[in-house]
Amino acid sequence: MDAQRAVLHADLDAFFAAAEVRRRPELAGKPLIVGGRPGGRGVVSSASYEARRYGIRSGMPIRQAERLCPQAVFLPVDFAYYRELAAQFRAILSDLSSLVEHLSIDEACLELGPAPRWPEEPAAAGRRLRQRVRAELGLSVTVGIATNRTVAKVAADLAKPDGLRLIPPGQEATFLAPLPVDYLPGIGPNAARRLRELGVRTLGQLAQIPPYWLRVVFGRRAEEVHQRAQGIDPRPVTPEERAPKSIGHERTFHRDLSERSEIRQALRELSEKTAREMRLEGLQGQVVSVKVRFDDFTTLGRQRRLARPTIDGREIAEAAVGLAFELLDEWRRPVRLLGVRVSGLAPLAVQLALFDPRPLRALLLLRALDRLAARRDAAGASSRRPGTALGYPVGPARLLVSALERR
DNA sequence: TCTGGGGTCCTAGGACCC
DNA sequence: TCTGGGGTCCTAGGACCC
Repeated sequence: MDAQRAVLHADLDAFFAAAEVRRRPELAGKPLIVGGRPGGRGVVSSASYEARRYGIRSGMPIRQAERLCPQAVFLPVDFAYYRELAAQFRAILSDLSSLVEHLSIDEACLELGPAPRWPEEPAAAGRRLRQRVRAELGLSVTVGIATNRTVAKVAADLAKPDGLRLIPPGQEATFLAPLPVDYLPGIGPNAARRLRELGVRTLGQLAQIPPYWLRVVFGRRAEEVHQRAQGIDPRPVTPEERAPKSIGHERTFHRDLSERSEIRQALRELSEKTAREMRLEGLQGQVVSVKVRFDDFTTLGRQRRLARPTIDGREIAEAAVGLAFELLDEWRRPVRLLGVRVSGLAPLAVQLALFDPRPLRALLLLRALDRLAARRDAAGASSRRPGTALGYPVGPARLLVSALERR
């Protein structure tokens, strides 16, 4: 029999809220809510555990949070600061294992091993991680340890906040069995409701149903979900960062928009922002999607494949405006949200037509404008390191462009 | 009571081709 | 007056995650 794997799932507790307390210690012990502006249309991104005692949860409308806990401190989201902290967190994780997969800004899973001695070695690694994160970052991290990713994550969820939970080999199924089905990652509110209608409430019940029956709820995923409900999950931990499949931005307006000119302007801004990020990542894209949410929350999308890949915000905007106006002509309602997204991404390649310098010139001009915008935003929030943050390697096209720019 | 913004993946129907 | 069958691409919508 194979040696048992040990997977460690690490999750920073109430990360954004904890990060704010770290730099403003006077907030410690108070109900703190990080998210959209009070009175605005935002939602709670993160809430301290003191705030959660009032029933506040992330994803809840900020107005509802205000009603539940008017005395709470409300702060805006400061991604740039959280990313700095997250980078330090990642450095600690990579000391612990060379196999780290980052799942989000505040979550990661690690493969310990190759043949760890259960339970002493994994437990010691978990304790060491928690101590270091506390000592070096002043943050608390919850750790779940098990023989696979799914069980490690659920263990961490149950141990929150500031805990460590280890599920020894062989205990996976008994650990999961009494838990409600939606504790399993991948089972959301909708699947949970449909399972409830079938009389399935716990993961133990789910594990006992013939997987064939689960197809009505999970389709092709039925077999996999059935396995996971039994605590079986062979997925490896994969450290490589994957190239993004799409890049986009969306915005909910303070007040609904009705004027076509306002809508066009908003789409242009979203398109430019998207294009700038694509260029920063060294990516071009060919499929433009728009998202329109009307005042009644009806949300619709349209997408179109362009004749050629682009990195030009004006081209993206032109397509986006066309698509959005089709929807507006049909629906004739005020607009609450607009979004622009580009997919069909590929590493940026400039068509170096022998006798036509225009594409290259256009690219150089756009990048010069990007640099100006970057300088303008120097103090601003989202300053990602180009070419690396999203995991795309610095490609040949980028290097070519850089070389041409230096001349 | 009012519902963000960044994404990924899956499904389903229609077009189109062989 | 009868209309296959499979593969692939495209689009729209929805579930899910943090």
